Amino acid sequence: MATEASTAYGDSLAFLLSQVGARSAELFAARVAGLGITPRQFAVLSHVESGTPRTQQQLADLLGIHRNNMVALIDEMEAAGWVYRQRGETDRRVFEIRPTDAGAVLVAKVNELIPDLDSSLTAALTDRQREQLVHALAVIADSLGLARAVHPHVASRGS
Amino acid sequence: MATEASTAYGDSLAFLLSQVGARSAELFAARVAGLGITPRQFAVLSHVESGTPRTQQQLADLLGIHRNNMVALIDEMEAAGWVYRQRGETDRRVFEIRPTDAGAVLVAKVNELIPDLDSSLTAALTDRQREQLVHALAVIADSLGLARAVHPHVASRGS
DNA sequence: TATTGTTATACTCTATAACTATA
DNA sequence: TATAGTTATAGAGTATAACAATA
Repeated sequence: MATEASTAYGDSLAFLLSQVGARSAELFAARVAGLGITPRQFAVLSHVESGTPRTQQQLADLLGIHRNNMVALIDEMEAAGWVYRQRGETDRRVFEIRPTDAGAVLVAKVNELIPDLDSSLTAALTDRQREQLVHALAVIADSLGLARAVHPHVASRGS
Repeated sequence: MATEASTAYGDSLAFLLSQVGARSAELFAARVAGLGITPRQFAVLSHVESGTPRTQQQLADLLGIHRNNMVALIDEMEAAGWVYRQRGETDRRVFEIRPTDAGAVLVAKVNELIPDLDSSLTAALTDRQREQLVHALAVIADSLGLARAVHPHVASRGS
């Protein structure tokens, strides 16, 4: 349980951020696991469900996942009945990934879970503290060049 | 580059936290990589250097790494000349892990790097915003039961 | 019998390269 | 020739089980 430790980095903002962030990701993964979906699958499904149709390559670029790894991802999600492949009409090389009704329902279910997770994370904060926290994080995310809805943990490295 | 996206979870605090946290961890890893050490190695070395001698099993418990995986970790660090094994005098089963002079110097070097990393993360914030951010994160870390200096990303799962 | 350190094996995840079909 | 999707292979990281030495 780490009764004490007296390490210097324990006071670091970078450490606090990555520590709380990692736990935050774990909690999210644990909650959506109950719905049978992984964070990475949800990231893909969420993009597919909201917006114009995306090809596998576009999804790969968008999420920072290599297109090679996108294949198995889409395979799983197609087998789960959340999406289906549809040949591009103008470019017959591509597959446009579209959500099924079940996929859209699942996205809605996950999105309903998120406010509750956010609340549990900030249960010990005042409303004002929470607002300031969100704002500060958004500012940092911008300054780091982090795109909205693109998560480094979901991504691999190659484009 | 994710020109847009319009996903619902992009507004989530949990998402922001894990996104910024993951990048934060990446930046830390990138900086210490210049000194030839990984975050996990640094976590071990930092504990070994500051405080009473630790056995491999104690370090494993402390950091949430399985003792099986601690063997290779200590091997690497011993080969790098940062620590050395010393048989326990009272309990001859254990190895007490002690820092070499080079190990202590390396910890100091890494610790010198951290304030600069923290500053770069909060460059877009006012001093007051930064203080409030650190405080809010510390409150959340406490409420989540996160021990100081024990990082979920460093840990495996088994004890 | 339990615990510490160790080793070996399997499994997961990802990185790299190569193949096909279309453009 | 270049691109989208696919497949195969290898490598890192980790989980599991079993072993020797010591308690």
